[in-house]
Amino acid sequence: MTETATGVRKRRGPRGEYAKSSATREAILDAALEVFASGYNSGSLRDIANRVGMSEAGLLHHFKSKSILLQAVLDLRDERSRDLVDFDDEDAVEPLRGLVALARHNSSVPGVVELYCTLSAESTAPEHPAHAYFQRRYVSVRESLTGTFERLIADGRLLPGISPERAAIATIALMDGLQVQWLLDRDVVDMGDALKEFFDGLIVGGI
Amino acid sequence: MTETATGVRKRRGPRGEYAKSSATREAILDAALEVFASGYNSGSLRDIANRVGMSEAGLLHHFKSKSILLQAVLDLRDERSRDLVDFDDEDAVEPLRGLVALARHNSSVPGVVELYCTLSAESTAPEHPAHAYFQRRYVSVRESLTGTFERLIADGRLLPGISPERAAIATIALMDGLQVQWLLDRDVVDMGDALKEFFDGLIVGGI
DNA sequence: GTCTATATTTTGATAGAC
DNA sequence: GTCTATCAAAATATAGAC
Repeated sequence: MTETATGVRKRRGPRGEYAKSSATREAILDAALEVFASGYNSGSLRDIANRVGMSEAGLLHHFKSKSILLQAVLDLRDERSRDLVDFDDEDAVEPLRGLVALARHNSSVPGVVELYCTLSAESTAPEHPAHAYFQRRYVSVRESLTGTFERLIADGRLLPGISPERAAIATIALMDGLQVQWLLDRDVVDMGDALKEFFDGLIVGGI
Repeated sequence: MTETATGVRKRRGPRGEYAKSSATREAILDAALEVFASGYNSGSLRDIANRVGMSEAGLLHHFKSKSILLQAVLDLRDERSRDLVDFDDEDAVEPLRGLVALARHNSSVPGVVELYCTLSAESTAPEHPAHAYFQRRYVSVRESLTGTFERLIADGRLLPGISPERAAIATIALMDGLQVQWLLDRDVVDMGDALKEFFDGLIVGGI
């Protein structure tokens, strides 16, 4: 069996035996992203199935339940966005530039921003199907970013008196909060500019 | 008729003719706050009615629909939290201290934090019943806070090169984002400390 | 003001034919 | 792999008795 934890059957190749199934799964995942962007609870399988042009039963053949589908959407996003920011670059300022680039990139994919914004808030409820996912995710990002700020201290680039972990927490908080305001009114804030200004106030000589 | 826009009948007095009705309404609003804290869409009138100990029909006698009940919850929270921060104090640093105090106070009422966190994210969707409410709210808070930073500039207290509106946007974003991380793991961050550290890096001599 | 009863929709999920 | 048919549960809301 070639099944992952969330039931994702691996594609055999461009003309492999699972090719059609794989294409359908991708279409479902794309539609699910759009629908779940308004929230997991308010989005329905019917809506997703309609967008793909198939029945609910057909959809459930690929993803056995609604919550499994959500997991798959999040896993796919992780896969696609990994390595957009390189926390291991020799220049410790580079990850910060990467985050600014990520913020700018996000401005071109409002659906993805809405998905993470809505789900991260929704999932603060312990019974939410993405609760554990977001807990893990925040721990992981916080660790990586804390490491970056530790190296910046070693390089004498971080303003004195700032704890690396608190800088990481504040950076993540700023990015998250900017998304809410941006989604409510996209003209009010440029997420990339705002984040860069924050870093420039934190790093000796700016980023 | 003494009805407000959201159908809130005003109490006539401690022994007024609407006394019982008013007490029931408050009980409903308290329960609704708890239930809507997990999201408007995922919360049900049945759940709220059960917590109050009455039927759904009885509940709907006081609030004609689910969305009207949500509006009433938000209106009540506004009423109770107004004047916690005085943006008109003669000392322009005082509002910032007020926001730190607010952040510390919020740590004692996780339900309220969860309500705003979840609903503000959910309501970025244009069809959400609280969409207009949160758009207005963010515009209003941003304006007040921008004014505070303008006065801090006039007083020579804001670090040079920082735009008042951007400082306001970043402050609000930071507060919102801290809430998400705090709700996911309350041990990871002290919202008051984090906000104060941010202000100390922004204001000459600290707050 | 509160209840029971009910209408109406919508939902996630299953069974089984093709 | 996809469909039709169907189920069972849950939701919001209304009507009308008390």
